[in-house]
Amino acid sequence: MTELKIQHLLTLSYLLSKGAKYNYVTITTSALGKNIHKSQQAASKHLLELEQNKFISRIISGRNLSVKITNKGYSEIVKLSSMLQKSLDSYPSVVNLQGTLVSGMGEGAYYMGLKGYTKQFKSKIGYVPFPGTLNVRLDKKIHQEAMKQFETLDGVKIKSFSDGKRTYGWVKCFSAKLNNSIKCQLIILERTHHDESVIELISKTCIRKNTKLKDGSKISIKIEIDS
Amino acid sequence: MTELKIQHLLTLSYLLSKGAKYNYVTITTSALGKNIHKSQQAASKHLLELEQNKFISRIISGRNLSVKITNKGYSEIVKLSSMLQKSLDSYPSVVNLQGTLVSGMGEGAYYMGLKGYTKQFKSKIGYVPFPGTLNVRLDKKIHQEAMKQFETLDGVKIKSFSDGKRTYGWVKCFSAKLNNSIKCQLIILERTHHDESVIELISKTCIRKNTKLKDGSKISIKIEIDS
DNA sequence: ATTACTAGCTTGCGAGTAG
DNA sequence: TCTACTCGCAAGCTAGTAA
Repeated sequence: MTELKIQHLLTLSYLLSKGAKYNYVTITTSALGKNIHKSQQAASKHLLELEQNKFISRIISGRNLSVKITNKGYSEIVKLSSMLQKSLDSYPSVVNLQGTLVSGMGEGAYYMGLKGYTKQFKSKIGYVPFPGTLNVRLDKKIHQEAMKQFETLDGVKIKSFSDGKRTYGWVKCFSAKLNNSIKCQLIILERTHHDESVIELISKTCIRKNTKLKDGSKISIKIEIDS
Repeated sequence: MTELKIQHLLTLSYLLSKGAKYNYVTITTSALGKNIHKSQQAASKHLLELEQNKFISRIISGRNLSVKITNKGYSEIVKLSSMLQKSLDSYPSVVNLQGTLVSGMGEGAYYMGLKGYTKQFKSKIGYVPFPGTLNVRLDKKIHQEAMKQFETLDGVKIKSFSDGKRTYGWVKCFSAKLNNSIKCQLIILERTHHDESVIELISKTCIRKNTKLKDGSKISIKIEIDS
């Protein structure tokens, strides 16, 4: 049994939309050609091949060419379409990162403890994070590159604020899971302090204390993407 | 802007299902080749071309090849998939027939008036049909051929019955509209009396009386297909 | 083991054109 | 007009193979 050639898909789809599931629809090959962005000759050949493989049946009377999709042809469209639909409906919406636990410079603790932030954290992510951030260095290029997409993803936005002396930039939060178990947030800062291969995580409690993780430990992080 | 080549669709779909919307997924070209039923070399070329046209981005480190779908690439899949989905969701489910009104041999009146049928008509199509059938000859081959599909379509089934002397075959009914206005039923008989180019219609009242249709009148019939 | 080059075959396509 | 043929070029693919 010959498979449906992928380049015939558009032709079948066009015929279907013209009602060729239940009727012999009368068409011209040049109209079909225009629709599938091919020449009249190519369209003619498509129909001949489709007929040969029993995906359509053709009736010619005089100048008129009429075409109807067979059950076999229809089920091929359905098959392909649902395969595509399935991969669109259920592709993994998770960013997987791997890296190594490293030391920050303690500034995370300072910033995360500011009232202007903590108030928002409480209401927007549901808890006041432990004052301090967990820094993870992404060792592989694929993970560093994957981070770039967070620039355009939304996440939960913690607004910038000012204490009169200076302003503190916004923070974007993304729900994450560390080593498949510990709930935390990946945070993206408006003003980043270190190079792009290091990411920062916050969580309710002090992860370093509650686990045996220390500098140099290998870490995996999964970040859920909503949209 | 170069369009997505249709033959790259399966590749993109495969990458998507592997999570390449949000991650650089590490794959081998031979695994991809197997999946899309092409050679390793073809798979390699697909990826090169997809990268060239910015549908994916590639990262190579050592032997490992990692790939992520770009926003442009993703939107192309969505575009194609939804086009296909649309033509599947909303193609016309109507059989259009055209023909000429002809005379039957009066037998329709006899059969349609039998109690064994009328009782079922009343409950299954909601009315007792005028005793008599309207015969329409399908002049064009495309309409005659289109009729063949009713053999495998279900419709409303009027069961066969016996009056002790003989049995009367089943009748399948399909909701139809004559000349875009008159509600009627196309009936398919277990035992057909005339040649296949003539179809029979029944309706609540006598169509010939209520319209100016007579033998030779051109008729159009639309039959709704449910499934 | 990889990826991706080259060569060569096959398929797909468009131009021209017959019927 | 229409379909669909032939021809010739381009694209797509596989096999072989280098790195």
